[in-house]
Amino acid sequence: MIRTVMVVEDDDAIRMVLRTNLEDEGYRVLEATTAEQGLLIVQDEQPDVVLVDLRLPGIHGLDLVRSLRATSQVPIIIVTAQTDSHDVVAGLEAGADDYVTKPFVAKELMARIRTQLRRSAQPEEGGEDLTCGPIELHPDTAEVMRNGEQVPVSRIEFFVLAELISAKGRVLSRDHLLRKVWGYGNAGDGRVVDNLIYRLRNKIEDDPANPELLLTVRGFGYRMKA
Amino acid sequence: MIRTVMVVEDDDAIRMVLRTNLEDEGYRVLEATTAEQGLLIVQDEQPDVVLVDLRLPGIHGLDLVRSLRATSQVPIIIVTAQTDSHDVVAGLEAGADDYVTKPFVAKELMARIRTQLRRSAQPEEGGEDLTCGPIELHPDTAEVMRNGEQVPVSRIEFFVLAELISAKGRVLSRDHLLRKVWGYGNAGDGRVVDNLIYRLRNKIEDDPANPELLLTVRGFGYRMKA
DNA sequence: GGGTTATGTCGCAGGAGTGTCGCAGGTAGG
DNA sequence: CCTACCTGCGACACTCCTGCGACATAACCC
Repeated sequence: MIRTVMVVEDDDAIRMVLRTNLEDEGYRVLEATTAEQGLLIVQDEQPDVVLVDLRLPGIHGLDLVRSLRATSQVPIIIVTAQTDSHDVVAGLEAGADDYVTKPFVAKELMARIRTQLRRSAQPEEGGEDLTCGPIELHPDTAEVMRNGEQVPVSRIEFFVLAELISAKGRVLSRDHLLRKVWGYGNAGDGRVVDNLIYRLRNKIEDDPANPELLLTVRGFGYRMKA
Repeated sequence: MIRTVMVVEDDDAIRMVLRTNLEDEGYRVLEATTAEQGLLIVQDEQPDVVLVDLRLPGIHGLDLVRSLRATSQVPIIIVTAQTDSHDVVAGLEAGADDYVTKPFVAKELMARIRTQLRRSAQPEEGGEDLTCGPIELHPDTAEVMRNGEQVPVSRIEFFVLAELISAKGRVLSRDHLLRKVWGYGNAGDGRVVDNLIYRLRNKIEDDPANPELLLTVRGFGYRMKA
């Protein structure tokens, strides 16, 4: 499952570094340079984590943290200069979940993002029922069952299947799947999705040549049987 | 059940003594040398008790107590020098639950920790059953039994096994295990987990090359047989 | 029907993920 | 001081994944 990280940072250089690192880790990245813009995008896109620079032009990052926390449970990580360490406490009290100080070590920041994602991931997937006909997905064990028997699927296959099933029969475009599963970086690639669908069909369909579960919608993409 | 104690103390010698004593008592120990670090780790790891030295570099221990109390119900025990006894009052008013004065007697501190633990003993998982097939874990004695016979495992091996078994068959990523067992600092390390799993298998599996209890989930991590 | 585009099919090669094992520094205990 | 064990590390082997390209086939449009 592809996670989205929002970066609210006015310094172009730092934002660039962040984007590069995040994309390398497989995240989808959204950017904003002001608090107002950030707030809008967060409401729009509902990212999985928000990085906030405290020293922003106009509205201060602290206020952004408060505004975000007022309307959303999204994990917030503060990115700030070493100097204003007492702002950190204020930030955490305003509702932030973690912080890193500039200059930060990318690895550390990535680790913290993972932590926040893990924490917020728990309650979500708990109740979701990933079932479609004879196919059953178990997120806990990362296993796929077909008529009760386990079907070995790879990591990516599992995520694609999960994405399709949780779409409950709606069509998902190749582009959508690429972004959600592969991440932004791999856009523009050719027939990767088709290939993966082919392989998935061989694993979950009775007659892969005449699919009854994983259907093609010509010109649009793929969908699961309703 | 393994309990976790967080130690926020900048003096290396004292911290070492505390760690030794606590580990002898069977606790898992987390360490921090500054208030900031301590705050983060507490949020991350949700220990069962926090020991706080009042005299910390940078942010004062009192502020740490306040910050902790603002966001968590974790029992806090203040560790402080005899001299500044009036700080103790301030500490208790800030939300601490108990205190000991340096130089302290280890046995006394341990007793107080037990008291706090008993008090906060949630209806959580009182008598958690750490069993998986022929494997049986005894947290009290840190012993692992296999078909009734004792299997010698190291400290870390024991914790990994406990973590896996209490996950009840769910997949745990290498990252998760690194954080839960090795602690905060060791993120990003290489193949430590794989190695440990390999060693564990040699101890608990009939045929380590074809594991039936400690299973690999390629692309995700490891899990115990359900 | 013929041309065109979209999708299915399949083998291949590079690479990622994991198992295995020996080594060496560290640590605890005698 | 010595010994045994623990533990992180790196090297190598092996499996499986996965993106790619090439061709076949099916759907669509005129």
